[in-house]
Amino acid sequence: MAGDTEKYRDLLKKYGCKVTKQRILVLRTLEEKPDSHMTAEEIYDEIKVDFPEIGLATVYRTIQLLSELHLINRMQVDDGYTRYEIGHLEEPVGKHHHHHLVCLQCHKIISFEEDLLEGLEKSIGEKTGFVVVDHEVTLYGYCKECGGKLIEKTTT
Amino acid sequence: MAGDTEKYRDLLKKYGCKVTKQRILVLRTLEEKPDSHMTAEEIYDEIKVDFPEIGLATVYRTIQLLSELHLINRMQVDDGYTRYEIGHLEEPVGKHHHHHLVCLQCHKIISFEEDLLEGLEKSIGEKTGFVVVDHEVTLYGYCKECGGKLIEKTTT
DNA sequence: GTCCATGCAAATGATTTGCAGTATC
DNA sequence: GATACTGCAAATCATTTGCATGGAC
Repeated sequence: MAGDTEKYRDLLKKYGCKVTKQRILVLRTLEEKPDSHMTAEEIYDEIKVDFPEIGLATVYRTIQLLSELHLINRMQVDDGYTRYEIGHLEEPVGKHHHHHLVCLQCHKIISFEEDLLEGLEKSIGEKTGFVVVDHEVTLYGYCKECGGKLIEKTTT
Repeated sequence: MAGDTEKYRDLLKKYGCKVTKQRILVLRTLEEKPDSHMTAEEIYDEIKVDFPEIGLATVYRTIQLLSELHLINRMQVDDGYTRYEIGHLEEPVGKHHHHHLVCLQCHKIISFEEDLLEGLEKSIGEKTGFVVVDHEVTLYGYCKECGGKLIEKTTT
């Protein structure tokens, strides 16, 4: 974990940003739960446990900065919140092929990796003149738990 | 166009909703520009031209209702607004396979249809126990116009 | 020591809600 | 004619911003 701090320190420096405890903490919080897809407020609450002086505005400002640097990814699942996950720092921007399963019942988000659209990107590009640099696939459905509990709804 | 009004009238009745001028107008506005991906306020402004008495709150309420009925689709492109498009009313819920190209430069959204993930849905389901009922693919890149104008950025 | 980042509190802006009047069925 | 829908204005709530203080380099 301390090694990761080092990694983030270097990345922030590389982009000409000051290295602050708050920035490291946001990155570490998201890294420790790579599949948690936290909201700004959740990140704030999590950090406050060990570092109560942090302000919510700082979390928002940090999140915005880190998104612009592509160190974290922004995502929306239509529940009114913007959520964040740690980026894939090793790979170049737009090449992470990281996708999501969203449970329509409990809003759980599961990530998965899969290189499924390489071919499609090319053919779309040829048809439309669009240069595709990234893609995101979201699958909607019901997770194992909710699928079991699912009560059948009869439309009125 | 009048024929479409008929269609919407029937759909609303089928779901047990009252048929009002406002609801028909929202549906018609979105149908007339199927690729416009309008915000609530844009829909409001458009309708106001011919029907100035409409209220913005009604547009929001109508949009919410129509989304729940899957007559329109909600989407977010990370520009701070929630946008809407007319649904594919002929097909059952979750089977429309309707995807988007988003231009990273001008934020233009282009829709396209393609049945690309049928196989994936099954294999994901088997691996994770997730029952997939729908999917959405978003491709990010640069449209023909912006791609041309694109100034090359050298990464520091 | 300088300048950027932080924390707090106040501001913003999209969306929601309460309520009295109006239209649909 | 009853009930659901509308319009308006006020309320809400996530996110942003101004400003004085504190910390990074």
